[in-house]
Amino acid sequence: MPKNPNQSEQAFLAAYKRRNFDAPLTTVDMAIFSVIDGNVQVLLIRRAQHPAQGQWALPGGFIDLQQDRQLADAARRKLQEKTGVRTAYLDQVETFGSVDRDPRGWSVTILYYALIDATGLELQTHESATATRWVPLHEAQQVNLAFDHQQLLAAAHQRLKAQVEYTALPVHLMPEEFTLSELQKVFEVILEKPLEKKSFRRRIQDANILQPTTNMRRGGARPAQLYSIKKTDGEHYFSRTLQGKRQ
Amino acid sequence: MPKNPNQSEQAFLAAYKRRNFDAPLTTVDMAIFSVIDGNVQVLLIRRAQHPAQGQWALPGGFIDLQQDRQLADAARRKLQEKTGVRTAYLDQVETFGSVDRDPRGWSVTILYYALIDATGLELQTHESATATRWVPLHEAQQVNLAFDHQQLLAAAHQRLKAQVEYTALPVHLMPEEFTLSELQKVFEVILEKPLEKKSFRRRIQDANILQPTTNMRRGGARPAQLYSIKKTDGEHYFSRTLQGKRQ
DNA sequence: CTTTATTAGTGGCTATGTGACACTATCATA
DNA sequence: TATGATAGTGTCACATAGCCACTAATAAAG
Repeated sequence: MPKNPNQSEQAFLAAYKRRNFDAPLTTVDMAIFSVIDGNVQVLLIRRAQHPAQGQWALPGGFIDLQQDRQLADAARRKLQEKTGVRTAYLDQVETFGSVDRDPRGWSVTILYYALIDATGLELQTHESATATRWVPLHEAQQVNLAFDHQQLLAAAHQRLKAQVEYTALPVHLMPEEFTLSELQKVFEVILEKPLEKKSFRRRIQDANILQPTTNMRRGGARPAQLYSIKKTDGEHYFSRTLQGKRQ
Repeated sequence: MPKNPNQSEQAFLAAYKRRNFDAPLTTVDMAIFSVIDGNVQVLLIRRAQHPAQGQWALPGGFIDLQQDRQLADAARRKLQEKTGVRTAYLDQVETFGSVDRDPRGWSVTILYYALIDATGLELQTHESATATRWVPLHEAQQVNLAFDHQQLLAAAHQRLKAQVEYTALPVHLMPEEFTLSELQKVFEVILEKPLEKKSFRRRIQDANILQPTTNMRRGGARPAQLYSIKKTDGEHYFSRTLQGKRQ
């Protein structure tokens, strides 16, 4: 790296050639979660191209240096290509990078996770995949995923569980209107433990993040109050975690 | 699955030329924290080279594709170049990437933070910096740092505070042996609020992460029991956060 | 029309752990 | 020996989660 100490910044930038330097491959991968039929499900794609052609993987790909203005744009673009969903809860999980995680050489991937309501959603199969489908999380954990995606999936799941312990995050997995019992079931599925009804309801009521709608869920036994998310979407943090029912 | 997946993948990889694709610049930046003289301090360097020559910045730089086998190696290397410290608590904070955070073009930086005990530490000034020094966090937040480093520093500080709410992380800022009162002061400095003595001591005792040494801290009033970190360094998570003293 | 099963939602007690604060313990120093 | 300072503890008040029985509202069965 020849350096001229008296060079101006402008001159330096004019002479700077990005391709003179070897940079790691940089991608963005997504763990897109949903709760369908009472199970946490994750969106997997079947890779159309090398490397790892034909293997199941988390959706992802290169940053588009022209189109994407920032990292989250790339993540949202991937999400939209697969699901058509434009608004969703999106959070960065962790960045993985090593010399051997991709056969093409040193690579870095920034892992995001998204929570979406998948009711009535039609999956799109983009050019980079020969198939796109929801896979129950426990099944996905058995699959031989491409690259280190099994490790990425584990990290995303762990982050999801940890956040659900002390936030009301799962509201983002719910449809427009939902009952407290439905919400509780989603919490329980993610946390993999039963919650005490009264404790759960107290916690959600106190968080003050939901507002009752004028509608009721009918069809079962007693009708249930329907709620929607308040627009003042200040993510709520609880100062205590729920222990869950004692056995 | 294709008929000869290995063969065709081999051919694909043989023909793959990394430099045919434009990739973002990828760097690793460090927020290295320490508590000195009762203040949280962060290590800043003065940039020797363009861009942002002469400006203060967080230490960091490119991944060395030959030397570093994974991301954390790059972070540890930066830490060691500046401080000589090889072992420290190291955690990934967040990854920032955008088209305009670096004048050289689309760039991504993976931000780590480190907690070290700086007592008796001699800072090293590496070639990439004309100066290296500890700056109290509140002063550093006033400085016009290079690139988006002010934003990175804020993210690292926020993460530090959040983690200290529900873990015993600050033990990594302590020297080999320390008293509970000393530890409490460090917690209070990071959390920017006073803690109740009994609650704090109960919490630390219950966490069972410290062991008393055979030594006492003498010199002041009543001698204080010295503790060291237990080797079974299972990071401890508290199920409740401390509210701090009521006013 | 009444009874039963089922799910929604609440009242109120118990258990647990934090906040408060006074109290004791052990040192240096005057 | 008294005093001030910091280390460390005993214990009660208080907040909140867990527990569990109770009421409420509906559909389906008899």
